[in-house]
Amino acid sequence: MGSKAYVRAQEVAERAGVSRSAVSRTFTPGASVSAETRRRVMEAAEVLGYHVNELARGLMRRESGIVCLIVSDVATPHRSVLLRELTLQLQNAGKVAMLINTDLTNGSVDRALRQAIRYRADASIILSGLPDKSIAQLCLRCGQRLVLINRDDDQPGPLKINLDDYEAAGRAVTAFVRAGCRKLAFANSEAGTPSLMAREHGFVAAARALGLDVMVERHGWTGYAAGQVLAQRMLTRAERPDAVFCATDLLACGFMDAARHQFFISIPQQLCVAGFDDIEQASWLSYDLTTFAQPVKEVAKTAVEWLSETPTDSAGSENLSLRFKAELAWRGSIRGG
Amino acid sequence: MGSKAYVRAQEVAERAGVSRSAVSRTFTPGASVSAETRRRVMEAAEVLGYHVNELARGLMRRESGIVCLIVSDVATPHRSVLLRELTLQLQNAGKVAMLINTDLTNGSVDRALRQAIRYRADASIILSGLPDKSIAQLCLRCGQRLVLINRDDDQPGPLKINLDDYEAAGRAVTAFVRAGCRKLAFANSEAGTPSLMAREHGFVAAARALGLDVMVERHGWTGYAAGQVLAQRMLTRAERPDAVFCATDLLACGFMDAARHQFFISIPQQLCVAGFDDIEQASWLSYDLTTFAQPVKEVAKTAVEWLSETPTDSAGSENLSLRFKAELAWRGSIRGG
DNA sequence: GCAGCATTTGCACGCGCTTGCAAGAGCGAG
DNA sequence: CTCGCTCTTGCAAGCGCGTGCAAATGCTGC
Repeated sequence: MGSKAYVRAQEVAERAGVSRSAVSRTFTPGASVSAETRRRVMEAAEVLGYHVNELARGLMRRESGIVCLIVSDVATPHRSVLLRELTLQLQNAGKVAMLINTDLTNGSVDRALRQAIRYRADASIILSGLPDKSIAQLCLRCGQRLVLINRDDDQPGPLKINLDDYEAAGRAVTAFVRAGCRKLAFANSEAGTPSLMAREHGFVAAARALGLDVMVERHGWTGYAAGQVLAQRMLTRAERPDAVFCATDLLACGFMDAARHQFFISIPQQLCVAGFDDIEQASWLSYDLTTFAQPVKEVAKTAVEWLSETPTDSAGSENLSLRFKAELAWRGSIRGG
Repeated sequence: MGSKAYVRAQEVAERAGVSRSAVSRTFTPGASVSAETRRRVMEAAEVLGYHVNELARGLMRRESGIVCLIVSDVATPHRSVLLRELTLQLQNAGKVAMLINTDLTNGSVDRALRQAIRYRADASIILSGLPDKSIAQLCLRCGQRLVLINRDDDQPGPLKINLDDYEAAGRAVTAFVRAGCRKLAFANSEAGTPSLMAREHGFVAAARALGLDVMVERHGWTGYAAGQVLAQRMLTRAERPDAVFCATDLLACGFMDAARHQFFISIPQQLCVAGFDDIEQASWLSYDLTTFAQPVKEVAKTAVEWLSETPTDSAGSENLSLRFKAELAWRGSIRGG
């Protein structure tokens, strides 16, 4: 029970009968070590249970291998899937994910970024909220890469990855109209994030282009409960909609459940529904929801690949903005197909 | 755009006209600094955008502030909730979460723990899988605290937090019998983790005690799809069950959907269902599932508090095992209430 | 004014590692 | 045998910070 704490490279070196540099080089890919030395070092390291101290290594290399994931509610279906893909991709790229939870209070994202700076993270990926310009600039100045996912913003420096929310919403209109719907509605939350608003605007614009009016209602956050409330509001109106596009699958689930169990409306016969995100529940038999699938894997892959590139230093002036296409997952909540 | 990278304590010291130690002490809680010095340091730090380098600090203090969360599938409802609570609690405790994804391959957890060692994490919390004894011992010897959640194991050293799965399953039997059910069934996955098996055994034992037999079926992983398959298997039998306890809410959702939409069985009139975990979907109108709620918040709180205690060094010999009670969330999937 | 004390400050060393540099080792060609 | 070359190796100088120790400072009581 030798409570010797962590074993250092020095000790490995002594046991292997080499210098400490040799040990260091053995664990540095691409360094110059003879096969024999490497073998002896590895053996000693194995016996002693040596593990490189990444804290010290990061100090010298000025590269910690840490990437911060800044996200508000991890327990949301779509967000947790994105989180999973990101951590997997990061691990494949030899990075390690540091998870920072933000709430909706002001400065929450800023605090997260300060944390990223303190731990000398190589990069930060922001999934929720927007950082203050000044703190974002500070990160960039320190050589940190920044990725904003689904947060439309125009400051240069960070990589911005977005969806064609606006255009996708237009496709929803087309699908509804083809199903014979005329009284369109859009159910949104009050969160007012760029993606949510783009979906709303795209939907309304596409409907207008066909001469159709849209009943728009906003309430609460983008969750199941808000969907129920929205259903109660919209389905008690005199002019009841025959198609509703929910800004989010979670909203759609709440909406559908309220429509069915409280208003005894059958879907899709009396009401067509579509959502956004293609969360797992959308494919469950109870919902069988037509929705737009975010290309989560590609988004994660793109983000990680970009920040794994050697920091060319050429960053800063370019305005990197990517836009992905949301694929329509056609299911039974819209008539005909 | 002075691309000066990160600003060091030295620079803050010069600007504030004090020594570097003064800067260091200003950012060390409980250190001896005069109010005036602190003020000048803080001001200079603010202007220059100074942030303590936690890598270097961790090197000296032999305490990185990092806690590793080792988990297999983050995108699962119950796991993502636990993850959220843990990260929140960790942040409140001034720690930071490092997220490591494991797959189901062998040695996956071991690799994660090696990563934890390399980053000199203060502790690791394991939510999925079990580490090899030797590597776990290595962690402990290095002064790392270990927490195992819902992974019954008997090696001393780690804190083990479990649920009264066995006993809870007994309560499910009681509930079913009270509802007039006689033909009980248990739907399980093939994963065979301790918690899942405890639920199965507890259910079977409690039923036997009442002279009732249980139809047990296992299939796939603990997901929605497996629940559907299990329903197809169990509901096509000659002797159809009138009550089924699913080892997991996800299984229950799949089971219920298959029962309703493929077999046109009405719940709870013809079939009573109960689940485990109390995921968000269990409370959705389409399911309204009676289930057992894991005290996630308390579990997270307990875990974080324990590992925040000063490492008394007395750890090691004690066998710390905690068992929490799963609260029955009564809903409409069982008759009467 | 000075001893006695508590508080604050600076110096210098070390945490565990990487890496440039120069010396050493091996070796084929002349 | 020696020169010149390549491949390894060890040395030592840091990376940015915390902290023990001793010197300096401020203050009280006589």
